[in-house]
Amino acid sequence: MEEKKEALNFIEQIITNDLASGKHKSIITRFPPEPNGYLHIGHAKSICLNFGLKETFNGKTNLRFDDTNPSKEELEYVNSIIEDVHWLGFEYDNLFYASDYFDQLYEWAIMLIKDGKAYVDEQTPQDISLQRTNPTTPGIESPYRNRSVEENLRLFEEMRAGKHDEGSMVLRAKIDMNSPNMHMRDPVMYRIMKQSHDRAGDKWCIYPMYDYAHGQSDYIEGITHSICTLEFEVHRPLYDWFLDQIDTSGKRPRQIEFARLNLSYTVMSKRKLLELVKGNYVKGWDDPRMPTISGLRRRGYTPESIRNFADRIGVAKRENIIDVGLLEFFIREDLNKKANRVMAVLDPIKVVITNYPEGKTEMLEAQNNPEDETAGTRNLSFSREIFIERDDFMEDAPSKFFRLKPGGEVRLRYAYFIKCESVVKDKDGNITEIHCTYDPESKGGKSPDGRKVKGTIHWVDSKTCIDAELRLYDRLFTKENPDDLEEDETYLDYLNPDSLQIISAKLEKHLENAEIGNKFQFERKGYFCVDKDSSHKKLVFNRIVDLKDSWSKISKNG
RNA sequence: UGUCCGAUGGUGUAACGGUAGCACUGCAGAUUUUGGUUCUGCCUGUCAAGGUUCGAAUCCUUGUCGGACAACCA
Repeated sequence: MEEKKEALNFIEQIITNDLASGKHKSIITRFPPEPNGYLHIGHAKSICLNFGLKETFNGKTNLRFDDTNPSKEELEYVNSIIEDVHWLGFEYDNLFYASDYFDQLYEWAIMLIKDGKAYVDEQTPQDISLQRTNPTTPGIESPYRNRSVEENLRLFEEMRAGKHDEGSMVLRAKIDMNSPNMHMRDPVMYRIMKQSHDRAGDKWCIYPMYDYAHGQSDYIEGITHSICTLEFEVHRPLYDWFLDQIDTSGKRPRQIEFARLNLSYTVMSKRKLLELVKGNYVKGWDDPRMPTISGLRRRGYTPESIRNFADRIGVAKRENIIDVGLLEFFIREDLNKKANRVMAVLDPIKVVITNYPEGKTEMLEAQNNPEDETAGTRNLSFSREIFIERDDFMEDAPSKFFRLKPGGEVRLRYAYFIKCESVVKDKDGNITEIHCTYDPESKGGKSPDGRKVKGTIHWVDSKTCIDAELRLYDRLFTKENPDDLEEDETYLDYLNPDSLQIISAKLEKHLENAEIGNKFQFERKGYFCVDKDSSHKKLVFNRIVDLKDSWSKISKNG
């Protein structure tokens, strides 16, 4: 049988070659977040990439926390990250922390000092920065650059022992102050931080910089392919330099950079997401408007939809902005198969069926999911007074309007044909009730005489329906690229003031037993998910995404 | 007048010297007890100029445009 050939992305091609050439017998990748915030959809791309490689090539993937800066990192973030990786459906082979390697890193630092390749600098951060100058100008060497090995050893030991104040000295690698690569201009390896560490406790008051810890951590774990984002490309020579000092065997993780995910109408940097949370622009990291994994989960996105999205957007090195509509496509695609249909009226108006017996209630059978036979059926109660959607009725309707209008007939989904006979208005001219007659022969929505109605609308029984809170979300930003700003602007200027609309809706009784996290399609209205704010007294739903709406286009274009 | 990276329809992504394909979007139509789904068709692309070659998105040269890099952040 001919196997369907999937196109490999450039990273998979590299790995395929490395396996074929015998460079590696198997591969190990890793996902290395810093626990200083919640994971977002951009991280999901990286997670799917790294763990996807493990699955494709039958390798291994570690989860490693790059926890080298205790002033920014918290256990809360560690836990959320672990939860998010699992929720996405991935199992890591090892759970590691960069802090596991602090002793080894310290030993290597001593070694570098002894080799005359690192020195203690006592200048201020400002001085150090100034001396690095800029990429087009050669740097200036620190006056402390050529201390004796003995003095460096003594001072570094004193740093470790807590004898010096924060900010008073650092350990620097002695590389090349004239390098066109700024990262090679004697980068800082260790700084003094008199902070206890979530895992290492009070053992250290000096902590390694990311650049000094990251490459070696990959090396220690035997990572074969270190996948990271583009901005680390210029760091690669530095990682290689450190490894060259500690290992001459030439065995190196191969770092491969790819372009991070950008989504339209979304900000993705952790700093900005943190600012949105701290500034109360949203209600926490898991606010359903946030592009965090926890936000998407609460919104009602499924792991499958996110993984399909990640697969589809591909991996390359060029900068990209993905249309957020693509993410919406994948959740619709997934939920179309999985979500049971129910009826909910978001903006109700009462319909009285004048020829239907008062006091009578009957039960009508409805399909739970036309896309899935096994989803079964349920019963809907029907009586003389029902609610329909306000915008499913028009007094002066254009010809293309297939819904209820004076003298017109529509099908009530799974119920009857009804015909509008009259409307009742208040003194301001607002319609308060619509009076209709029904055709008893059309029970179930069938048309025994073969006559056609163009419109089918949803409804709920006024006698049995329940009230619920619906949270309707729109994009958080009004600008396609909130990072593309004029000088005097901030991305916060483009916050969408209407990103959340809260309404009260009427739902069919069936939903009273819905549980937190349950997802439904409200027919003709969109996909909704029961929010954790729900209680026994009141259900709260998040709108995950609306349905494609070709009527809105028609009505807009006249 | 630094170093590094990149450039394929509106948005992404394939094609590995041999017919520019796929997905999303958009448009048109069919089906439909959701103006949903499904199905069919269509529009739109190789940054530019030279060169190598029977043949270039692909290789070479030059240019243009975009991005990253100057934290005791990661």
